[in-house]
Amino acid sequence: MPKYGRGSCWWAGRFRGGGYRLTMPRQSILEVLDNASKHLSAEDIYLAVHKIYPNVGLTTVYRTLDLLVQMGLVSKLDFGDGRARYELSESSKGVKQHHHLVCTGCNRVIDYTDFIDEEIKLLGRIEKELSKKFNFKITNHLIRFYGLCNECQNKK
Amino acid sequence: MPKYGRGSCWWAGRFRGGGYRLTMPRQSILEVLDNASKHLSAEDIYLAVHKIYPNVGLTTVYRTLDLLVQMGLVSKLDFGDGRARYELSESSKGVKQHHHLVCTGCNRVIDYTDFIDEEIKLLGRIEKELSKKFNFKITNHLIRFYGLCNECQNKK
DNA sequence: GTATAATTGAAAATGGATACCATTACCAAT
DNA sequence: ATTGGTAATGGTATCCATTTTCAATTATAC
Repeated sequence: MPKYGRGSCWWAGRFRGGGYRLTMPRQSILEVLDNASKHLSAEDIYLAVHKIYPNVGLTTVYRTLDLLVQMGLVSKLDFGDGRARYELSESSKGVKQHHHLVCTGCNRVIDYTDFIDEEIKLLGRIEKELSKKFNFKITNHLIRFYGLCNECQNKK
Repeated sequence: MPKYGRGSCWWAGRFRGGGYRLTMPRQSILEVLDNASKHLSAEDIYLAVHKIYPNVGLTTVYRTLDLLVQMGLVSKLDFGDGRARYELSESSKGVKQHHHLVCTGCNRVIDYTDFIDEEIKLLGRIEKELSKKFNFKITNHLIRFYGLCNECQNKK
């Protein structure tokens, strides 16, 4: 009997195809991410997984997240508060892309999807030109706004 | 005789006006930033300052940088390699804005000014709308591209 | 000068992330 | 089924940029 059961989830194929094993820790980390409504830190994920599978270690969470990022299934986000956050990448979920609005007061993050099409269009155009000019193979871009949220404007 | 000489630099007024003292450590940190041709880490700055004023501590460098960022004289940049970089903010230098192209292979950063006007225009428009929609007081934005530089594409 | 508050710096603490390494799970070929 | 090789795991120790602490020093107002 295999110790690690195999779910039949949409990501299973990505693992097989990449030559990676879909183990229980990986499976459960993906499930946590799939059910998350917000961006989770590595520790958030560790705690959530740990509740169900207490023998999954923090190291494995970090390693798995790195792997998932490398596979393109997960996006690693750094909002500048000293700990990275992770979310299923949009292409994975088949969801409309979004960008972020970050409150520098309380670190709250708001996802927005407005103007995304315009943003993507401009970015795509710039990307093409910059690639040529600097001989850079661009893989990723970032648009983000920083400021104070409703609550933090009225504090102090 | 004051131990800390006072330069008559453009930033002196900003200090006085803000109720801050313009001390020698602060003065020298600003000079290092002013002469820098690239983004410097806190340690870079510490070493540069330390060469001239060996009794300036790393703690003070960090504290001063925080202050300068808060005053708007300096921009803090996080390229994801685990240490922050600092540069005089464009408005301080009266220079054309630029954005960054970051190599995920070697962490090299290329500044580009192409398309900046278009970027700024779009960002300004979006900014206005998002401010209204989320009641967010936006203070800052970020556009950045990640990828592999010329050298890193050919490695491996 | 003196008082007062700001500023400093050395050392210690913090905390997210990583390296190390012995152990375990998986898979393919016998 | 057994085996041998490789991938994956998890606990601990460690790294390292950044903060905190706190006593000593310095700048400014009086």
